[in-house]
Amino acid sequence: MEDACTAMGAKVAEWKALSPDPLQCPVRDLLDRIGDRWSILLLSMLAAGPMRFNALARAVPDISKRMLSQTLRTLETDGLIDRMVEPTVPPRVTYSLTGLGRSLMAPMLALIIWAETNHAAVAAARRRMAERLATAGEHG
Amino acid sequence: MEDACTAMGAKVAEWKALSPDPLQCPVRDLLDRIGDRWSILLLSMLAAGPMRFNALARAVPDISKRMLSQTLRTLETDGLIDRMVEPTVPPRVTYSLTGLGRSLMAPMLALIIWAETNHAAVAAARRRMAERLATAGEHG
DNA sequence: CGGTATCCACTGGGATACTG
DNA sequence: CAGTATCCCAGTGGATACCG
Repeated sequence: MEDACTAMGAKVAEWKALSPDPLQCPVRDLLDRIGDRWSILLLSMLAAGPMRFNALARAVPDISKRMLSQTLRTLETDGLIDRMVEPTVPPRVTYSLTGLGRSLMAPMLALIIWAETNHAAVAAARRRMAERLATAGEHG
Repeated sequence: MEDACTAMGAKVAEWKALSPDPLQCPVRDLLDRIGDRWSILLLSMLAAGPMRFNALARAVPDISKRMLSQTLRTLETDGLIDRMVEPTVPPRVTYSLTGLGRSLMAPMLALIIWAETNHAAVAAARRRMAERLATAGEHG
């Protein structure tokens, strides 16, 4: 895992060498898109298979219809999900991952597994910091 | 790569089975932290090695001192970076990745490589969508 | 069912000025 | 150099009501 760190360092050096303007790198673009509150969650829900609008709403209970609709449209625009409409009454709209969207699952899963694995360590670090601040405050 | 998708589906199913409340899963917690505008960028800058405050500020020209300081403190609180102060005059403060922070580089690098690889495909999807909307508008 | 439209509150984050 | 304090604005996103 340590050499991923080295590789990352090399990547950053590469960016600096290549790009005169570090502001429009593809990574920032990606993060602006899927770094929001809902995108990753919705994509992961669709990993298991296609789902309809209200099924997604039920699976993610704290998303509003507004944000659900908006986030799905963004994901569709970016080519990560497909939106299939069956013009019945009532309408039936099904969302599913595209090939591009599926290809994102591998790196996303890596991140999720990291989060699950190191969740406790992060929580412990937060507790330590809280204690340190409390102690510093006592004799400050 | 397709089986990462299957694995993700399984993960989600696992969450649903385990957790009565999907709202406090570690993944959401992680995203709330590093899903912001600056965290991933700063972490990747530190991958190459320790850096001082103003060096980071120069490396990420569009971050304000306020956000730099604030983001660094959050990352420190979460145990992802170390903050070492040399009490000289003027002060010299050096930031570096912790072991936990370095362990995050692997999944982060995977995501960055995906972004670089599929950047063009996303841009193409956006263009297609823009065209579709324009065409629909013409005879709407 | 699958959305839009409108209104509004909260907060992320920039600008600026000041401090040790 | 390495921050903190204050102010303020723009955008994110929730609540609600309505529509095809």
